[in-house]
Amino acid sequence: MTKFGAQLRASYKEYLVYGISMAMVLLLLKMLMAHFIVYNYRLDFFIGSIAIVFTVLGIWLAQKLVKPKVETRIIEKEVYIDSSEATEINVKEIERLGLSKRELDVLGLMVEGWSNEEIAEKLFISLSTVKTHSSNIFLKLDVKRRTQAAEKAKRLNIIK
Amino acid sequence: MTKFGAQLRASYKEYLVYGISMAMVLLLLKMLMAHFIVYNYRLDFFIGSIAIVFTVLGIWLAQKLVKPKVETRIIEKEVYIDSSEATEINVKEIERLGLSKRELDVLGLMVEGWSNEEIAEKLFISLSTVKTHSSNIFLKLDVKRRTQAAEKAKRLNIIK
DNA sequence: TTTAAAATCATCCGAAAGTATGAACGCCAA
DNA sequence: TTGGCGTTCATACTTTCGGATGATTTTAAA
Repeated sequence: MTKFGAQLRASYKEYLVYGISMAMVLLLLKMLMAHFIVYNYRLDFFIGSIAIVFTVLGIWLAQKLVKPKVETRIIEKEVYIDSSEATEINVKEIERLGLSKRELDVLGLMVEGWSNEEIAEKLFISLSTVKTHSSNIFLKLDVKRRTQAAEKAKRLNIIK
Repeated sequence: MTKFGAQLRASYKEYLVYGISMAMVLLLLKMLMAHFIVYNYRLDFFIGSIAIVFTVLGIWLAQKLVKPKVETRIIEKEVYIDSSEATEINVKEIERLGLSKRELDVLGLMVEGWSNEEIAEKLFISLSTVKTHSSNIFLKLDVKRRTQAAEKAKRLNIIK
């Protein structure tokens, strides 16, 4: 396993939420301690509770910070035996059309038949973003519908 | 959203390590408390420390449980295909799926990216009929959307 | 450090797609 | 001649798509 190889993404929103959560939990504990007696025989329990709470918070934090799965786009070019120069066309086409990495992700899933919502889930982005991407894809591919985009994408070999 | 739910992987080792770590940290804290005085004015600091420690542990746990990330890159893979068998229509599949003539007509246009209305015009039938056909097609192909139908149709070579 | 492109997200609204149900008609084989 | 199948059509309803617009945040490059 690649241990801590997972990339972290800085986002102060998450840090802020974590900080606030931590502060609130500490406050809550403080209040609890004001009402209940915390002697030695209860400290174990308290520390245990705190440990669990912050473990959960840590897990949550990590989940938030870990960069969501990055798509691996493998472009399989169908090379027919008679034509050998069809090799470089794909990348050229992609560049010519100006399709970005993320747009290719969306396009790939689109071609596979996934709905916008499913694509959003798979790429860990919102439905809105998928729509934005797909709209841009349609513009760049000069098509009107996702089905046409799929057809053209396959025809131009710009996807798997 | 259930984003990260699917990414977790059960691993007893990690749980074990976590449990042992937790126990050891608790023990350490207990020992520290035995040597140093923990009065009210120090409790904040202690709880804070515990919080941090277990947050880190939580993060570590999460990192361990989350599936390793995938590299992002575009790979060009050449797939040599015999052009003669690539264009062969799979009649057996069509019969197995029970697709009728008219359904094949609709499916063909569907794969090409035409809308239901356009298909209706091309086949000189009403939009309703196209919808009926496409619904039946989805049932027979066991898919939910036209894009999936297109993908499956191409994969099974039951069109064009 | 500034800038530009890429990626993200939201909302509103109309269009297209898809579901469910019912029905009519012709063809053909049992 | 009847029942099944394919084809056609309709209405009503729900869901998904797609366009338009505006915005913030990241990332990469200059």
